[in-house]
Order: sequence, then structure tokens, then C-alpha cells
Amino acid sequence: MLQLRDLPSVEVLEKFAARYPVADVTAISSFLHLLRVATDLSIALDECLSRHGLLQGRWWVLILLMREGNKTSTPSLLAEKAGVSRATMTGLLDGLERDGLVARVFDDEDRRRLSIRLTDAGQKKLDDVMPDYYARLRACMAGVDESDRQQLEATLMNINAGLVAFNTEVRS
Amino acid sequence: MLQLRDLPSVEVLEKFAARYPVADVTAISSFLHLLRVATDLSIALDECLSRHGLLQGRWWVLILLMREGNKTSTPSLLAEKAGVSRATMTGLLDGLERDGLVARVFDDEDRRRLSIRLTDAGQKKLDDVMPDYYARLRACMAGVDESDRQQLEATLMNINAGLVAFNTEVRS
DNA sequence: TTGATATAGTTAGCTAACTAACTATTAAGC
DNA sequence: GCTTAATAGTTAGTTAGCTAACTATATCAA
Repeated sequence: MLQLRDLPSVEVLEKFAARYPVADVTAISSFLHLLRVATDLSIALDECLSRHGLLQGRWWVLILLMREGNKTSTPSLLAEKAGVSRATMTGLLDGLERDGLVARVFDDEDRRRLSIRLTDAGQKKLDDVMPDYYARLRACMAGVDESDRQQLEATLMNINAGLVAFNTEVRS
Repeated sequence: MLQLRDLPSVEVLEKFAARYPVADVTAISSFLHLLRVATDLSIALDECLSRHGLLQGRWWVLILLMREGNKTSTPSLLAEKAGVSRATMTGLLDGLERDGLVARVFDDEDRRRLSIRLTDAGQKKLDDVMPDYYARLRACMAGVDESDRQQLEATLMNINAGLVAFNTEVRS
């Protein structure tokens, strides 16, 4: 993820726009600020989780398991829902299992499969982490009122819809 | 960066909020959607750059150099502006120099220092990449009008201001 | 029923990021 | 001046992600 400590000033953007006339200055500015704030949020999340001995990937697996009624899923499903490869999920589960936060249970019906179960220790870890994370997030978003949040989500959805165009647009 | 293919539904969020009363459901939703869209944008950018044989880190170095009047900077400054460690910058410059896109020039005044200069090939690479990137970005943001962009930037600044609270908030 | 294909999970090897430690050089304080 | 500290860049080793290939198992079709 782009770190972007030094975002371009209006002057720099206009200098670039002069050389590359297709540039849409406010589009670029919004895009860069969006990436920048998201990166900073992600870093802040990392710090919060590391205080509990967790990383984003492992934390997300615990959350996905807690969402399930029986606190159980499979590596493939978890990989898909977390947006990582199955190989990466194997590594995440290795770490979580080593820490006793999840358990691998063999499936008798289909012997290729594993069940991944959130252990009591895993649930306890979440009961530690989530209130901390939620409290921080509440504080962070306190300055953004409900209507701004709605507006933000609507704009994000519009940008998301535009991603198709980003990926297909052919250079003129 | 969190991939988050499977964002929580309202039902899931409220189930979590029931267990962890400090949860602010719309704050969480906005936060997760923000991270999700930013990640997708970052992935789309990766794809765009890879068509030109570039990666985000190296591309950003070229841009930082082009911003300078004399197309020259130093590894330390570049690292700071790009938000990576000096060690990482060494690696980025190794790759760029190997491809002939930048040149390392020794500094006679301070023999610890290097000057990093954008070569003609580096400028040519940017002249290839930037119009493509800008055109895609313009298309992606076409569905977001100017007032929405302004509103987005304002909200992002508010969230950014809240980051201090995220990092300092102490668990109750 | 058996040979081809698909699926689940793991392993091996690659990449780009990081931190910590190192070399070389410059600056600063006594 | 000489010693100590600071700065610039690199190197070494670690990490978490990736893809591709592998093992084992299950499914499907001739």
C-alpha cells in the first residue's frame, strides 16, 4: 500500500496536468487523499492489534469465525472471505493454532476438509481486542456525523462502481 | 492491508454490537468500507502500473523526482517523502537504476550523500505511464461530482484528525 | 469400475516491505 | 585538535503476502 507521506500540492498537480492534459486534478487529489487516510487507518489498526499480540490477517480470521453460529469454518471459505490465498490462510491458521486461538478438526465426511474452530482462548482474545478496537474507532469517527457517514459511504460506492472503468479504460 | 472480501452485514454488526456495547455501528461500517475501497483502488493501480513494468514504490519515486525542478533528490529525502525506510529506498533505487530509469551520482561536497537523478528513460517511462493512469483515474471518478469530491476530502480530513484519538484512546 | 478431472490443504520458493546493525563521513563540544 | 555524536547509505536477516506445484481425496463419465 502506497504510503504517500508527501502528497502533491495544488501547484505540483497543475504542473503535472499541464504536461498530461488528461489529468483530472480534483479526481487525483481525492484519490490520493483516500489512499493516504486509509493507509494511516490501517497502520493505526496494526498498532492497536499489536498491543494484543495480533496482526490484521489473524484478527480477521478470528472475527470471521465468531460470525459463524457454531464458530466454525474451513480454510478455503476463510481464505475467500478474508481475501487472501489458501496458501496464506494456511500460514495464518498455523500461527493461530500455535497460539491456541483456533483448532484444526479433521472432517470425517470429506477427508480432504478441515474444520477450523474458534477456541475458548480465541473467543477470550476477541473479548479483549474488540472493545478496545471499537472504542478507538468510535473516538476516531466522533468528528464525523451520521449524515457525513452516509454521504461518505455513498461516495465510496460510486468510486467502487468506477473501478470497472479504471480497469478497462484503454489509453487514447 | 486488510482485504476484507466479506464485509459484515448490518445483522452481523448488530450481533457484535450486542456483545460489545461500545461498538458504533455506522462508524465501523464507514471504516470498513473505506479500507475496502482503498484496497481495491490500490490493487487496480498495481495492475495499471504492472502493464508498464512498474510497481507502486518505484513509480512513486519517479514521480517524486519529476516534481523537483532539476529532477534530482537524495535517497533519504525520497524515503521520507515516499513514507518508506531508507533501507527500502535503497532497494527501490537498485531496481530503478538497473532499469536505467534513475542514476546515482556521487556528491563531492558531502561524500556520504548521493544525488538521485531521473534519467531521460525515466522521464519517458513517466510520459508513458502518467497519461494512462490519469485517464483511468478520470474514468473511475467520473461518477463523483465536484461537490461530492469536496465533501469526501472534508470527511477524510475529519477522520484523519480523529486518528490521534484512535491512537491514544485508552480502554475503559 | 476405472481413468480423468476437480477440490482441499500444504509446501516451496519468490517478493517487497520492515528493523537493526554496519561503514563511511561530517559536525560539534571540550 | 581529538573524541563523541549525528547523518547517509547499505547490508543482513525477518516477515507476511503471493504463485505454482504437490499430495490426498472425491466426483463424474465412458
